[in-house]
Amino acid sequence: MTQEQFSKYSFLLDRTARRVKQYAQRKFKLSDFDITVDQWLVMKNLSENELLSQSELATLVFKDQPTLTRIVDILTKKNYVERQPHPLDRRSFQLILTPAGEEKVKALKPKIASIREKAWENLNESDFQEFKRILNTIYANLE
Amino acid sequence: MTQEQFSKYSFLLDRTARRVKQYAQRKFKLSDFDITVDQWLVMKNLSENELLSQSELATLVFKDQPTLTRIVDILTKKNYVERQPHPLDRRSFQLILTPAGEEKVKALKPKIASIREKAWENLNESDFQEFKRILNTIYANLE
DNA sequence: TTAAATTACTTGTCATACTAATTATATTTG
DNA sequence: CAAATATAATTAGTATGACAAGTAATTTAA
Repeated sequence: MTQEQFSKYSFLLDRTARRVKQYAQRKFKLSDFDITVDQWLVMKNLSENELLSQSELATLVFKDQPTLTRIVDILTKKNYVERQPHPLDRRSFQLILTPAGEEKVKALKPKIASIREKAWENLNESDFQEFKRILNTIYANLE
Repeated sequence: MTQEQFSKYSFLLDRTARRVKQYAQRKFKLSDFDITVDQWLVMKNLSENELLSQSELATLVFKDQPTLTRIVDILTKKNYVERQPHPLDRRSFQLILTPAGEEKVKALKPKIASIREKAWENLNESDFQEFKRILNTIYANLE
């Protein structure tokens, strides 16, 4: 493969990732979910894993700290998430979903799973395995 | 495959695409390239294809018009690109690289190809074909 | 041939991403 | 213990990305 090709693959990857996100975001908007795709990711991880600190959560969702701070700010304003002081470390917060946040996650979870499904039509189980293996290889190459 | 999995794959895709872009961007910065990854994409396409209008270029690089307008603004300020009035259509511009832009492309092209290569280590030709096929399938699913 | 629709581009707004710098607090170490 | 270092979170700055709305010019169609 020529070197030129590597840039083309990078472009293809970027383009596809953007399309997948955009597709989901449009559906979110059409159905008045009131949150973005990234806000959803944060809420879902919180629902599976409460009392995380912001940096732990950032690590989980692979976002950097400033980005996570802002998403948490927005979710706090929307009354889906709360920052509680950490009992032992005054630099840190423990994050929890509010009751409204819990309800939101419960209500949206199945809808979102079905939106996400669309991207993966016409692909079979072995495609998924291949795709995962390749994505993880790329990711590991750049650690 | 359970529905839950589809979200995981979407997440993996997003994460990997971001990592690839971030890796390239860091190298760009370390080597003082003076442009971003997306600005590079625009300049490269211009160098292969002059006299494009902004909307044609936007289509080529799969960005929307507002995004392209802003990238062209920045590249114009940096004196790498020029907007020329279209001879027949006063709504439109023809874009060209300035001499400085031409030089920049010539100088960076090989360096960038080699930066891009890193992501694709440990993958072989058939992986690339598979990967391309799957990405294009996903893209097409969401048209 | 002029009113309506379309096209090319721009502007504005909000959200995300990354970097660098800052503040407050904890931890380590000399 | 005090000083140096590290960590958690925030703030600020710049760029990209999506979307909506606006302007000017062109095309279409009544």
